[in-house]
Amino acid sequence: MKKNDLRAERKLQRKRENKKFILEAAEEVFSQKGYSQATVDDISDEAQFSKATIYRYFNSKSDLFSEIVMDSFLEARENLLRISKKNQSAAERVEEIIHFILSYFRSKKNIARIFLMERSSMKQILGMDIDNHVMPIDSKQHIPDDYLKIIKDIFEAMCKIIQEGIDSGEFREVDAREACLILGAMLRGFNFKGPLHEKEYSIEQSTELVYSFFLNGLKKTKD
Amino acid sequence: MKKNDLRAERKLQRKRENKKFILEAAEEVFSQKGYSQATVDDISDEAQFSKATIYRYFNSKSDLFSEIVMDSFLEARENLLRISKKNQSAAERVEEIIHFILSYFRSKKNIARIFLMERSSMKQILGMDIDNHVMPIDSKQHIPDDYLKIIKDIFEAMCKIIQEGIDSGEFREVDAREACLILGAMLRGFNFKGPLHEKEYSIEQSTELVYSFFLNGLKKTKD
Amino acid sequence: MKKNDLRAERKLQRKRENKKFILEAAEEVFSQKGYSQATVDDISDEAQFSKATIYRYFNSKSDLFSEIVMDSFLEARENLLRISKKNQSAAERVEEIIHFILSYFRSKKNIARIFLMERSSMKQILGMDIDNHVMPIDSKQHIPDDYLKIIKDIFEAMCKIIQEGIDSGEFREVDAREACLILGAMLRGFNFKGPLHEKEYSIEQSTELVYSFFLNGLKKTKD
Amino acid sequence: MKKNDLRAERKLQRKRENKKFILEAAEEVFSQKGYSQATVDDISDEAQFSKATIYRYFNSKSDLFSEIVMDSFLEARENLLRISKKNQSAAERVEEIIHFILSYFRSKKNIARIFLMERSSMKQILGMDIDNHVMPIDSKQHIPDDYLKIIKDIFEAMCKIIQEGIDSGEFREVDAREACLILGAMLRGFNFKGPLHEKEYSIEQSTELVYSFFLNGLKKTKD
DNA sequence: TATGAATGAGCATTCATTCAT
DNA sequence: TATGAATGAATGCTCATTCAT
Repeated sequence: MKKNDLRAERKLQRKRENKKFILEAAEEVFSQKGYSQATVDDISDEAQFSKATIYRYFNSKSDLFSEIVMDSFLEARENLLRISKKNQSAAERVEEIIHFILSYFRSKKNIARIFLMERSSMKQILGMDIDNHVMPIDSKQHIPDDYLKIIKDIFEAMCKIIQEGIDSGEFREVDAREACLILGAMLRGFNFKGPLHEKEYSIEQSTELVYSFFLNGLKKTKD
Repeated sequence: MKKNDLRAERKLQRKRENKKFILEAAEEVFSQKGYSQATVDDISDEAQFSKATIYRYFNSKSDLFSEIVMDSFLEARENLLRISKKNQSAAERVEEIIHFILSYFRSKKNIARIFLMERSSMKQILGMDIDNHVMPIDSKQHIPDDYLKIIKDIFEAMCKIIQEGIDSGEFREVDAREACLILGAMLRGFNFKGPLHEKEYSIEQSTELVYSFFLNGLKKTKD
Repeated sequence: MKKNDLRAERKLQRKRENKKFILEAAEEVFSQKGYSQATVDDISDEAQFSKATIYRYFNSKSDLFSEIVMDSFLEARENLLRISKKNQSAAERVEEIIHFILSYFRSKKNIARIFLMERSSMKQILGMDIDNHVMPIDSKQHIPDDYLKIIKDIFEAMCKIIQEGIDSGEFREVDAREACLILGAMLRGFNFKGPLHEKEYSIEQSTELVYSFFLNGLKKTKD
Repeated sequence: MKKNDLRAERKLQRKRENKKFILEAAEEVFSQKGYSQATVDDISDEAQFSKATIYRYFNSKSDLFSEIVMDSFLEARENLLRISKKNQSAAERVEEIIHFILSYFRSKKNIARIFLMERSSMKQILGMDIDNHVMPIDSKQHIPDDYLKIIKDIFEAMCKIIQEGIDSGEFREVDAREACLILGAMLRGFNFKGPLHEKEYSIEQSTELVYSFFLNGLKKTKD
């Protein structure tokens, strides 16, 4: 019956909304407290749902976090792929990528940090050993492959741009993967800056700064 | 009496050794599990001392971690200041710094990572708000100032080298602090590399890579 | 809806019952072991609830104890005030008060004893320094004032009766407060009787005994 | 050999002194913190002896406390017996006893309170169940009999005085044991006065107060 | 003998997760 | 479906007591 269809549809819609709401609340909490320190109570407070309800939508705290990270990664990949396909010079696209990643990091606040840093939790959560390339011990989770795929996609997209820049003569002849590694490092590191920053940089200033150094380096060039 | 002196000396020596042993065990555990996930039981297992004994040497889990971090920072500062005073070209010293930091990060494994990343725990532990430049609320701890001092010292030492390079014409005219920020970011980011690294780089290769990009940048220079 | 109201009501009722049940279990345990020696595990065993559940109902062991004491005090005050307002001779009311307090002490077993005696624990728990009239150091707790208020109320009510007895010529002209102090002492002391009592007195016998001595004293009066 | 005798004597003397010193320190600590809350560390700090040394002189924390209590009791008995044998009127001796006990309680501060009040600890310590006349479960300790003997001696001495007073016509014809019970209660209770005491009484004032009420009672006597 | 060091057993409290309605 | 209630398994920390010198 149509009626039932509609009702079901509405229900599903509602469900999706609730889930999204919980995810956002959780993201906020994880951002502020980190994975270990965040409690499901915190999240249920923030989401204004009971703890039991949280567990109706997600199997576990780690699943919840996992999904947040996965969403972030997916969104990041989408954007990065879009940028990489733009009809612009390699340098322009690199600049845009820097801008995107910096603003993305900033909006996702600590999620990326948590993902990259709370290694031991991540190992448990994702069943992956980030450091040691070790695959999951208990096979319940097939997640890590998904993650790795996304990360690889992102990495490849960036490599491709740089390679194109090299091919077109914009960039000097370097190993594209290494350049990409360096750019990734700069961005990660720039985002996770330590406790010392007298001056706060806007996204634009940060982009300019990273871009400038990544392209030109520090050394004086004879001209 | 000589005899007593010797005995006392031996005892003191033993104490120092035990403390160091515990610190090393704790460093290992924290490295593997992060601060929050590491339990004092883990540490006591690793150190082969009872939990109560751990508490004879350290007042709390956070004190223990705090001391590890502080030791690391002190050691790092010492080395960095030594390097910065060497009678070499700025570029050479930059290279040496890169080499030192990369190998230091590697040896200290995740400690630096934990310090930089488990923000919320660190806030509690050190009484400092890393993100917001906020000074400690309760003055019981005078630690954060010590930490900031060390970090500042390190930063200044690196700035000075770069400024000298600029003054001597080795480097192009950039804001030394910004360059330093970028170098710091590269190193941090390079160390905290994500889950994707087909190729493992040796310290030497890593140094070469970071050094090369930091000095030369990516862009092709006309000549 | 009626249905929901009923359900909510039942839930609330249940909650109250559970809380009361825990309080009773705790009272039993504290009575037997004293505050320091009683563990939350003991209480949870006695109450047949898990320890975590105990903590759902009470924030801490000290809160739990605190509530027991407060309840006792409130109940005592209520009864004493009621008695003091009765339309009877002062002597009759004194007798009734003695009876009430003795039976109350007996029913509350050691709670009063614990409150009066485990000073150092009480100081921490209630934030009050019983011995030195010192008010709480950290203002988080406003409890002690409540306690003192109740104790004062009780004391005043007793004083009033005695004063009335003096005014009416029933009692000899003494300082009412001092008489009250003595009566309080007798009751406390009689309850906290030492390890020597060949003969166990019933409440009625005890009342008679205390009453008789408090009113008549030991000395032979010439007649 | 004489020389050895002297040395041994000196040693013994020293031992006695140390023991006494520890006992005093412990008394101080127990007085301030109660039995449960006092730690052996506290005592060793106060006594300026290492914890291990404390354990050379006493088998356990409870032994230590036990000995303090026993000493107090012995001293009390000695004094009370002495007073009871004095060649004075019963009333005079009662007054002296009141004075002695009040000042004794005050000097022993909380020890008596602890003994009387931290029942559960006492049960464990002395192997006696004060409330229920139950004899020790584990027979390791034969202490309770000693205690009971002393308490009984004290009680009997007091009874005897009162009986003498009755026989001589000083006191009215009451059950001497009951009168003694009441006096004991007044003294205990007066010492363990609650948190309400606007006015602090000197030993002399207290004695006068207790004496007056114990002998005369509250009721107006016709004359 | 005196003591610094070591520890097993415990304790209050927390939290992810499950259950019953 | 949504949730308040319940809990087992930790976890950081303490302390009476023992050990080794």
